[in-house]
Amino acid sequence: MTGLDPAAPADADLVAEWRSLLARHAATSCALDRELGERHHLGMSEFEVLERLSEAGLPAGQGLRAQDLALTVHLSQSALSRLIGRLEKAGLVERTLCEADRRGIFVALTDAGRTRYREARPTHRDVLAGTLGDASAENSADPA
Amino acid sequence: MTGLDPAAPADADLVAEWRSLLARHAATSCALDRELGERHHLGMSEFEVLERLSEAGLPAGQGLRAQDLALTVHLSQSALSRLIGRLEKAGLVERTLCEADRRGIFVALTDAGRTRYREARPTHRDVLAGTLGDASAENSADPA
DNA sequence: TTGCATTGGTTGCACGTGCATGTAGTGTAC
DNA sequence: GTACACTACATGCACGTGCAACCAATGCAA
Repeated sequence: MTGLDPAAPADADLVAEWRSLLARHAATSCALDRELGERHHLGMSEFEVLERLSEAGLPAGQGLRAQDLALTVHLSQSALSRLIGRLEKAGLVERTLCEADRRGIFVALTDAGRTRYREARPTHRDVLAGTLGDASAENSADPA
Repeated sequence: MTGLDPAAPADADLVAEWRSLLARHAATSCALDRELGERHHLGMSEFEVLERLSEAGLPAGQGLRAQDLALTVHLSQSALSRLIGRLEKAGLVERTLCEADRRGIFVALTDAGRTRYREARPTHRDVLAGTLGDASAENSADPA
């Protein structure tokens, strides 16, 4: 099965890689959602946004453009808009107008948001270590 | 930042790996859903189920237990039940009673299902080659 | 100025998903 | 036989998502 059809082996490799990626993604994102949700009332994407905002390291009051967030978090702009809405309602971020271009908005962490992120971060790292690091990611945390 | 805290570097590696996985998953699954949807009226998970059924290589009329399908496709049991319902309504699979254990069901490909899978398979492989193979997966197919 | 294309963000809607629950069938103990 | 725990699948419901449509602001051209 290795020399007859030049396309078949490459396909098999690709499919195997894709399935492995699917399995690791499913196990990790599921575990992440569960742990972050139970312990910190955060979804996976919520945490990801808080992390980006925290990494930006902007002084309190300053924020990131929603557009810039959408580039790093893999969400549609509508989903991001609603996600920011949720975080804002929870008091974790603030929307502020962008003076330079009044179409845009800045999204900034509040103190509560910074605190929540600091609390949730160890959980996030633990789950990653448990599912990506170990080989136990096979069937440990499927949605089923 | 490399010798002071023994946990920090490992964390950074894990996070980097996780973000890479997220990016590749988002790009590939999004492209897959779009291409399979446009060209073959199939979702990613639908195709995955058809593929598992096809790989089982059972004689026409025989099928897989829904439970066995749930193990390989990363879906909850309820999601799988509805997915099978959709495929059945589309005439691509058939539900048949399991005589031995009448709680269970067999899911079997119909001829139409086999045909649809054969048609969709090259598209699936092309997308995989285009997003997993190339380094162009960075920003080519985000939902945004 | 007016007009038009483009960009940034929000909202109506349909859809797929997971959780909890319901229903039918199985196996075991009494 | 009856009762009870358990399994396999289906369904009600709430929620997050993407798409398309929308509105406001900007930039450019005539």
